[in-house]
Amino acid sequence: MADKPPMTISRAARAAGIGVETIRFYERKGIIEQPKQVNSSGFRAYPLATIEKLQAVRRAQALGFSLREIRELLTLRGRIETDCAEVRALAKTKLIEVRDKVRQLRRVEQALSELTTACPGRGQLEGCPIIRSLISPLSCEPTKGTARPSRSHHLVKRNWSAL
Amino acid sequence: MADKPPMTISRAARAAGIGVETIRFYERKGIIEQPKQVNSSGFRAYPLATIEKLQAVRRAQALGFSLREIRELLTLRGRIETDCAEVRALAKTKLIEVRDKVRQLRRVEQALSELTTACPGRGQLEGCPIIRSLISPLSCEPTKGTARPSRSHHLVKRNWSAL
DNA sequence: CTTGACTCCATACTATGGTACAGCGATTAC
DNA sequence: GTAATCGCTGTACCATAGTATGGAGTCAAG
Repeated sequence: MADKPPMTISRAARAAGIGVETIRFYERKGIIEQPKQVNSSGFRAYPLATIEKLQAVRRAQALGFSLREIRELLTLRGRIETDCAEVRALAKTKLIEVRDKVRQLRRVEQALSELTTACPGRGQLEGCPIIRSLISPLSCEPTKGTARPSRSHHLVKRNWSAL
Repeated sequence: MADKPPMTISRAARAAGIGVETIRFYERKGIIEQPKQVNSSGFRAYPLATIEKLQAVRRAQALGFSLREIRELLTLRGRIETDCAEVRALAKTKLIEVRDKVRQLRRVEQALSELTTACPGRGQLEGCPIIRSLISPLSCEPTKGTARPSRSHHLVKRNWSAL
């Protein structure tokens, strides 16, 4: 029997269906741990557990989790004393986020749908309801008081209030 | 009558409800044009049309348009010979994108909903369906053939196939 | 024994949508 | 009159999720 070839980073990448650089990126981010050197000269061997983790990353991404959240999820999975409740709490928070996003997008969909329906689809821009909605959606009050320079910084991605 | 104060960049920002730095950012990106100097020493005066454009940017963002698309939209609006159809086409494309996103998110919502329902919410992780779904969603085939390093590069944001 | 493929490491670059700050000049408020 | 604020320019930085590249060393096949 031939001893199986070493699980190098490129083999691991292939197995997980991602790129080599992505694995290194995940290592830098602490999402997976970097295997200890094995191959005399610093070549690393990736254990099966790590490849399963990489696959878990992709599946968690498909569920809408960010890398930061996935790191937390994988950390929880690694502790013996973790209670199911902690994981469920993360999933539930994500579920609420996803539902919020769906609601926002449905409002956007509704607005776009109305605009494209109302637009005649030919002729000059003067009367185009789409362009008009950009200039003044309903009324154009000066947003009384001081301006809000929106110091949310990535907490709230976008101001949907204009809808 | 006091002559009205000059529409400086900070006044323009206040009027549009955004930050000064954001205006400069939009100028760099070519979304609004930088007004010519007026005030003897290089101070710019922002015409009303530019402030309306800034407000249009916010409303277009609320409709899901990216800055790149907004630039295109505003360019279209600026040409006399633009036909309504061009604008409508952009809006329709965006509508389709939004509907796709809603569909994807609804699948995610469904999956997360099932998982959080199935999860007992207490106890060890061994049987937690959420964790189990990350390890192996249904089956764990090796994705036959060569790996796809996914050279989509921001065309397709995420691999939802794992759902 | 050379060449090509692979590894490791660090750094830089992509895109998106801003935010912040340094340095300099001008302006304005007290 | 002097300080605080504002404007202008350029550059750097934030988060997110990677991708690319260069240099040095290694491994395996011909």
